[in-house]
Amino acid sequence: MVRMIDVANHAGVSLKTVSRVLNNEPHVQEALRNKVHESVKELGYVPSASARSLRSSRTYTFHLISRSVEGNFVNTVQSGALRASQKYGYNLVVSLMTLDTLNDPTELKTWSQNFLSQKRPDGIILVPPYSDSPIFNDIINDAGIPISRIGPNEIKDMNNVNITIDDSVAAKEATNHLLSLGHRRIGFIRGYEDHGATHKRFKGYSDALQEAGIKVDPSLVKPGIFSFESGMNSGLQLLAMENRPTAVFAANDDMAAGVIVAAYRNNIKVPEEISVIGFDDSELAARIWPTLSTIRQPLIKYGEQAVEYLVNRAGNKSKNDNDKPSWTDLLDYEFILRESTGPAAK
Amino acid sequence: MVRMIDVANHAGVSLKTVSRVLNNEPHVQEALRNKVHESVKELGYVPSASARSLRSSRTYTFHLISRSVEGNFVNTVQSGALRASQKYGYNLVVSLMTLDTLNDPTELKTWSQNFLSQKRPDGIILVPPYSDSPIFNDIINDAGIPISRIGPNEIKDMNNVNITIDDSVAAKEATNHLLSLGHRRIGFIRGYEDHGATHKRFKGYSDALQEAGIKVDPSLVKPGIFSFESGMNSGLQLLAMENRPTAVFAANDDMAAGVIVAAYRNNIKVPEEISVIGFDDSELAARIWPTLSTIRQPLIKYGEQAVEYLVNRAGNKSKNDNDKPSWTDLLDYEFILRESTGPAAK
DNA sequence: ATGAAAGCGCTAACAC
DNA sequence: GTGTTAGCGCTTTCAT
Repeated sequence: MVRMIDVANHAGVSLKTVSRVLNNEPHVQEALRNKVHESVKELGYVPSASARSLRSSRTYTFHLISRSVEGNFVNTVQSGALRASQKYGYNLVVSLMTLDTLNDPTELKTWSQNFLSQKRPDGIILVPPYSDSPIFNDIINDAGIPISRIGPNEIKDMNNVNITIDDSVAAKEATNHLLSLGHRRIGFIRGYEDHGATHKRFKGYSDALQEAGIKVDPSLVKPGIFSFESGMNSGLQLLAMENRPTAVFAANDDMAAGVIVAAYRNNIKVPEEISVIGFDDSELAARIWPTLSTIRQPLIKYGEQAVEYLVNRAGNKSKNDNDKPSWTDLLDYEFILRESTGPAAK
Repeated sequence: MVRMIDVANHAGVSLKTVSRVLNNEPHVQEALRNKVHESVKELGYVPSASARSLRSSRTYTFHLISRSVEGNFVNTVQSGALRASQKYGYNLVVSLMTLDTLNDPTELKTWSQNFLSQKRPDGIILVPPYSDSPIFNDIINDAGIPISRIGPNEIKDMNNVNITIDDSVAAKEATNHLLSLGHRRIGFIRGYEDHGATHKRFKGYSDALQEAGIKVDPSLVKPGIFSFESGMNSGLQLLAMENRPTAVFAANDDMAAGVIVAAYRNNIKVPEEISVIGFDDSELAARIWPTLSTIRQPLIKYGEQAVEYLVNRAGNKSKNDNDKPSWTDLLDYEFILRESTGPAAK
């Protein structure tokens, strides 16, 4: 095990000089800098993460908090965050929290305090619905730990970013696409009610219909929980209606895939007899038949931006930053036209 | 910040007694034990991970090394590993390594040494093709770090587990299923050539055919890289053949989904005109139409078992363990019959 | 069965 | 611009 002091001796300088060089601090002569770098290479020195952490109380670790790591959304966000973290020399740890914990303020507080004081993350990334909870955000904020929140809900009066696309505008564009194909009876399948995205996407759907002079028909709006099964169930209900819709907009791709399977099971052709559109552009979207028209969220970029922000904040740990208000980092979505949408049946 | 010494003072015992209690060491009276636990709770004490690490040179962190975190296989394994790690109080970090690094021995050595001395993981989880590299395994082994290898290739003369199903037997069962439906011309789509799984699955396919008295027809065996696109391409080739197969066995589900889309694009009905079977039982399998017959690998369990092994090894860090040979932890697979396979067309 | 003292490898604070 | 000193919070070693 090569220690920093070994490098110092080898290079003929003091411990502190080595430390300065390795942490890119100013006030070191170029000549010494080079000498230190050479010694580091020659001895194969690698700094000890734990010693550095103990002393500087920085862990070089970001935590992404989520209910699970499965599913396209978290998976892809994690992928982006991981690459970015690695690039800046940080670890990324996923920490699982149950929804029960999130929804019970007392338990949430206990959990958070244990979590924060044990792990001491240099930053936290929150995905829905964790990013939607003001209480949870408050707790982390009070501990002075920077947060990147991913999802459409801005939480004001706090010092953190909010990384998202404009879900309403995107959902409106998707609905307008169906309207332009002549659809008038358009079903909608909602997601989790505690996800801000559900409400924003529904708003986009409603707005588009209203602007087209169409009243939102509540019987065409079905519940869902962003899962394939929930989409299939609501799809089966919509397809069984006397006067069934000619198009369905599901609040995410998994549910849209469920609607397509529901159509197959009823021998209803997609898109000839019913158009289906999703949201996310998940892996699934291009792998099913017919391939799914959808809205692409830049999930990888969500993860990357989240990390970039935390790296910047972790760099200058000045408490004064807390005066800054929160702001939204609004990214571009993309409408993806594939083969699941077509002209309305006569 | 509550320190261990604060707990000691509050409980009226020495620092070391608190340490003993918290680490479940013997030789402490029951009365003192309780007193310490009370003080811990009362003060809300949480041990500092970095201080503990620095002194004990254990990081309470496992690293899963992979090319990416996207894709059903790693994602699901990670999910199992994550839950298990959290249960035992360990962090799970995913560390990305490029395939170029894996395949260049010099670079691999440098990367590994930096990685190992900086992160000092308490254990490492390897997925294919990293688990298939004897060189890489050697390097980690020399550093005295326990490894859980996931995948079908046993690497002998080393002290580590090899967690897998019997890919050959499973692939044979899948092929026998097609044979029992009357199929005689059965296509096969391979995966990455540096994954042991590709060869084992092909072996199962060959064995089944041979036992049924059918010669393996090389023109029915196509390459693939486990991706949807590669499956679709090879599927298109198989379907365009003069005397096309009546069934296709793809070495994983993503490629099988590609074959199904290839069939749709050629107006060939699945399973009426061609049967398709996959491998993995990935998320996709039950979400496409027709739903995919496949072999289920217990991916969650792979992750859990990998962690269990590491936790046990990390517990008793006796170097003498290195005498133990490696062994295989053979888990059960499951044949999943769905709707993509049917009787051979006449 | 319990405690006192040493020190893991590094960075912060302060001298020079 | 460079070096010296102290000490982060814990576990290990050794004494009792």
